[in-house]
Amino acid sequence: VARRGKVVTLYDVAQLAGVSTATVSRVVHDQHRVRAITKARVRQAIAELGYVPDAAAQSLSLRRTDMIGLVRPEGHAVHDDIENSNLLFHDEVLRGVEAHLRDVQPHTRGRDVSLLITLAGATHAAVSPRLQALSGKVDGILITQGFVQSPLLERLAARIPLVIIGGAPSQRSADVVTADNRSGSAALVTHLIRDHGRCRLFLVDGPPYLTDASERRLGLEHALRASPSGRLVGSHQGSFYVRDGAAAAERLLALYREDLPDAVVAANDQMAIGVLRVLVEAGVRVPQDVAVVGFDDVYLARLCDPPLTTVHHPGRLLGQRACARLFDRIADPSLPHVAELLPIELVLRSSCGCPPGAVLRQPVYAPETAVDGSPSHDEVARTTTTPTAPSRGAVD
Amino acid sequence: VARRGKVVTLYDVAQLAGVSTATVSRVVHDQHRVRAITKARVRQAIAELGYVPDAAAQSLSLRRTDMIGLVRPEGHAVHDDIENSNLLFHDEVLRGVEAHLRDVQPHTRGRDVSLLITLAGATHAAVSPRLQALSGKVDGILITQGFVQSPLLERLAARIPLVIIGGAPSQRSADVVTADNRSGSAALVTHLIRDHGRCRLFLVDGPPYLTDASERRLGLEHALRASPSGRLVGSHQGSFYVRDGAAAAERLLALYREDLPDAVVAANDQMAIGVLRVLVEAGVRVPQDVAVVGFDDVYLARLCDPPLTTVHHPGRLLGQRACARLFDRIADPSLPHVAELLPIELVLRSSCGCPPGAVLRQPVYAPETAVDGSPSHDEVARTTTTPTAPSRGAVD
DNA sequence: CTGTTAGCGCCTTCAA
DNA sequence: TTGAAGGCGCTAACAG
Repeated sequence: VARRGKVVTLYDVAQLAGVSTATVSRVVHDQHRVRAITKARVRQAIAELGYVPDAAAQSLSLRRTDMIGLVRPEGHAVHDDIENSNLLFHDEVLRGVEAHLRDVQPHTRGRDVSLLITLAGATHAAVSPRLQALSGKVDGILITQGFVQSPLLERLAARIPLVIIGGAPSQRSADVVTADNRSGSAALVTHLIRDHGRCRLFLVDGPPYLTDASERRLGLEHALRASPSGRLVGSHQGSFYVRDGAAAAERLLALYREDLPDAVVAANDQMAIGVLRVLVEAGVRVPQDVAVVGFDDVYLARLCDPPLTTVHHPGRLLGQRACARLFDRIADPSLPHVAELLPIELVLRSSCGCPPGAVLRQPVYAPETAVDGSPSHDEVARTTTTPTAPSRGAVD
Repeated sequence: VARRGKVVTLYDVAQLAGVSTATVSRVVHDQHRVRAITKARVRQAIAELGYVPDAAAQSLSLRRTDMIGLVRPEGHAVHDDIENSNLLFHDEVLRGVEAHLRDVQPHTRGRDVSLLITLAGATHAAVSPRLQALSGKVDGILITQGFVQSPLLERLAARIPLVIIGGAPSQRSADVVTADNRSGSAALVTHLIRDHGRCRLFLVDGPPYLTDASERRLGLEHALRASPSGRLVGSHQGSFYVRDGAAAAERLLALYREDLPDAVVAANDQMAIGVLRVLVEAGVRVPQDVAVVGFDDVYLARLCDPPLTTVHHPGRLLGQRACARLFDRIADPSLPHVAELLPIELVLRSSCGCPPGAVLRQPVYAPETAVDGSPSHDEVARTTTTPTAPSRGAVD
């Protein structure tokens, strides 16, 4: 990476137009205290020279970069696993951030904010310096929970506006925007038990270090406590991949061959799909013999056979809201940290036992299905989000 | 967006360590002319203060930003059209760029390059200033052909390293990295005619302003010229959406009800899928009555019924190669502009008449299937790309 | 309305 | 091996 050559500066423009640099600067920023004739002359000079302001110099002077950073995981290039599990989620988040940026552009009078994407390294040793460096480049940071240690995030959040997407709602040292995984999971399990009488459940759990996974498990446990007829007959720990679901199903068949549980609850759709495949291959009928449900509502969920009942995880909306909150915090860093819980939606297709063909999308509003009993959960401010019109449309 | 507060600077570190700022700078950049003991003291001070260099100041001084810009289209939030047509393509390109960045990171000794994402506005009036501004922020720009006027790109390319992804290989005023759409299309059509005896073709064309679309049409025309038995019985102009394919199929049925063509060649998979749906609903058997082929190899293509024969459009690889070339050009801006044509792969599933179940992936190397006759095409340097190992794997 | 000027934080040549 | 000092391009008081 070599240095850029000499470029046109404010001085060049000022000289050509026969004014001072201050005046040029004023024209560039469309300030009013400039005579029309002067302005025209400067504009002319700018056009003639093809002048473009140097962003670095502007940032240095303004102490503001007009950039926000988005940290993405490095792709593993695992291509055999339904388009890479959570990569799709990050693409959705990115879309949401972009959507917010787009919606906000018209009101920023040319001060467009752009997005600086940084790849989080695979190892902790690699990610820490990279995030440090990032904090020197941007006005604020958006980061998805799960691949960066929490203490590091706290340190960062102390020095720069930072919003965590999808973390634990109990996180108090930074802003959090997350989906209400717990309520969604509870609602789904309750649906299985109450509406379908599926009481003996098998859980395909997610990785313990991912808050989304543990929240979903907590939701299930809550629903179980609330419906005494329901109980967990077993579980399998996976890592959100299809193969984990397949492994879980194989273990399930080995252990309970003659006495299958009523339903398998997977912590995400990919694993549910793995379960589905193995079960179907083994001649088990879904949902007649055993129901299977997932979480996330990835695109493939609707194309499964049978179509997968799941919970919609609003990646795009998360991106939008997180971005909005980040701007708020940048505007006023003294704001108290809050957690924003986005409502979640049950997507009832037929793998749970609902009639095939009919798809029911049933919103789960956080306040209505609030899960109590967990201190860390009670502390958070449950924000019932009112998404902007375009965002809402984009998520449907 | 407010100003950042006072932060720790080089001076603070220098003062605490009892050295000059020059020395601190040397330590930060790990230069050798510093006594070990001094270095240690400075490091200590840096850690104590939590010093992070200000990227803007560095850029200003170094005249280099260590950022490259990627221009993405603003999402239309059209959600009813198979995950938004070409958005997926741009996600793939982004992945490719990220992959290259990741592969390159280990060799940059901490000078990581990051990615600045800019949304191209919908109107030309909006995009031009935004690209101008972008050029003041980054060391180089990556842009996908199709949503920005060519003259604007030429002007930009004259002032900053710029690589166009997916444009016309004949573009001479900037670097171009593009897939060999023409050869791919020719190979596919030739396959229909020679291997399946499908001679009477109906074309569902793409938008005229998109080079990809016109290249594909040219490939078809070339194949037709080379195989006298083949001919075009009609065509329909679409815009790459599923609904365009559906409309085309309806017109097809209306016009040729009793005398269907042998095959429908769609300029992309989305339109092919639209064709497929309408045809199947109308009771037309595919591929028995009429074959249908697409282009791009989107994820859904393999899930169609029948699975869609298509041509793999290597979005990820395009991103990787474009990024690699951009770095080359940044390193040496005096390089001559070249066009790099990436080979393309036929993906023979069953909608063309190939036996169901078997999927044949057949590489189409540019030099072997070179399409002549078009001056603009002959001029380009056909680069037979040798992708890096990880990239290749990522695309399979 | 317009010009002068002093930084913004860092890098680097030139001396010491 | 280290320090002093000028400059990167732009902005924003403060004068005029």
